[in-house]
Amino acid sequence: MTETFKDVFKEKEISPSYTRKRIYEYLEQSKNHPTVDKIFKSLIDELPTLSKTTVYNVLKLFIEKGIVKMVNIKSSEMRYELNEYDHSHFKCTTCGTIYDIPKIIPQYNKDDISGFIVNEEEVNLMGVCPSCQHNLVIETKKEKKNGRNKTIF
Amino acid sequence: MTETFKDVFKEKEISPSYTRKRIYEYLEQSKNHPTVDKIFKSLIDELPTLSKTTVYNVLKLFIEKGIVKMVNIKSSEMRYELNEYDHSHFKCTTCGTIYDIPKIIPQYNKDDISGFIVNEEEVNLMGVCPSCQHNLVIETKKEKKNGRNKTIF
DNA sequence: GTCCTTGCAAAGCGTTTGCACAGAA
DNA sequence: TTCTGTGCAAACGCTTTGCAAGGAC
Repeated sequence: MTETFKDVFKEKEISPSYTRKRIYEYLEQSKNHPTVDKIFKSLIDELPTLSKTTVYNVLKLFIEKGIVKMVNIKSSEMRYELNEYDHSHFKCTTCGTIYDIPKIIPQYNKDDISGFIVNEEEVNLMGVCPSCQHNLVIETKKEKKNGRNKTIF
Repeated sequence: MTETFKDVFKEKEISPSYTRKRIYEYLEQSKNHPTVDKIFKSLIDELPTLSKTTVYNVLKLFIEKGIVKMVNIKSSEMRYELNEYDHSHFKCTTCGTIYDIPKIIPQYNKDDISGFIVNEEEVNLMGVCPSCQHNLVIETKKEKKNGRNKTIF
């Protein structure tokens, strides 16, 4: 379960360069579906010569080897996560954060898509996360105090 | 049910320019979730002065008025569709075509996402469409004929 | 030596912005 | 006249490509 990067890299035949190790470990700790830019900015202090090209190269390799997955929910920029366990996603439409939630298995009538071969199923929920609800309540209170009036939704 | 663009535009207070009419009608006929480029290329013969900016402008207006929705399944480019009836999507990973399929309503335990407000649910299926399965079979037959051997998947 | 990893610089591509012209009201 | 729709040109942001330098083996 708690595999180190060494085990994973060995199993997938990825030569363990320091840059690859750090990008892998960053994905492992920060469970926030980072963008390339986020990964780059988070590691540039530690790896001063790092370039975005390298981040792209390493992620591409990880995806080919099956240890990383792209995440793309209603957005133009790609996000990345370790391909560890199956789960679904909740995207907060206020702050843009993507949360992992327990896997939702869609139920549907096979006859509706007869002739189609299904290899992958994806369920995404969109809405407002607890943190943003909290901020909205504070905003609303402020506005009431200022004489305005506004419901949360 | 079969509303004309006139009814829709009147209801949504969209002034019915010819360009808007044609973009709306294109979305209405071609149920293929077109990209901006697809729309542009499809209408440029008929509207020789059309620009992509205008396509973007019109789609942005339609989205604000709620008559068009963006579709974005595992891709960097946006696709568009009329916001007519609720449905789910199947994306063919071979040819990239997105098919409308009957709405799949995800079933999940509310306790799993307690504290989160869900405003939208999305189910996407990915796989191989009938047309691409057909082509793969033909390809495989050709390859067998040529002495090679390759399974479909 | 060869192979692989890295990274600069440039290009590519979809999208947005600034602005100006023309036609409608 | 003012407002609105359109569209050129440029900018922008994310991603990919070409290629070369440096290090590993």
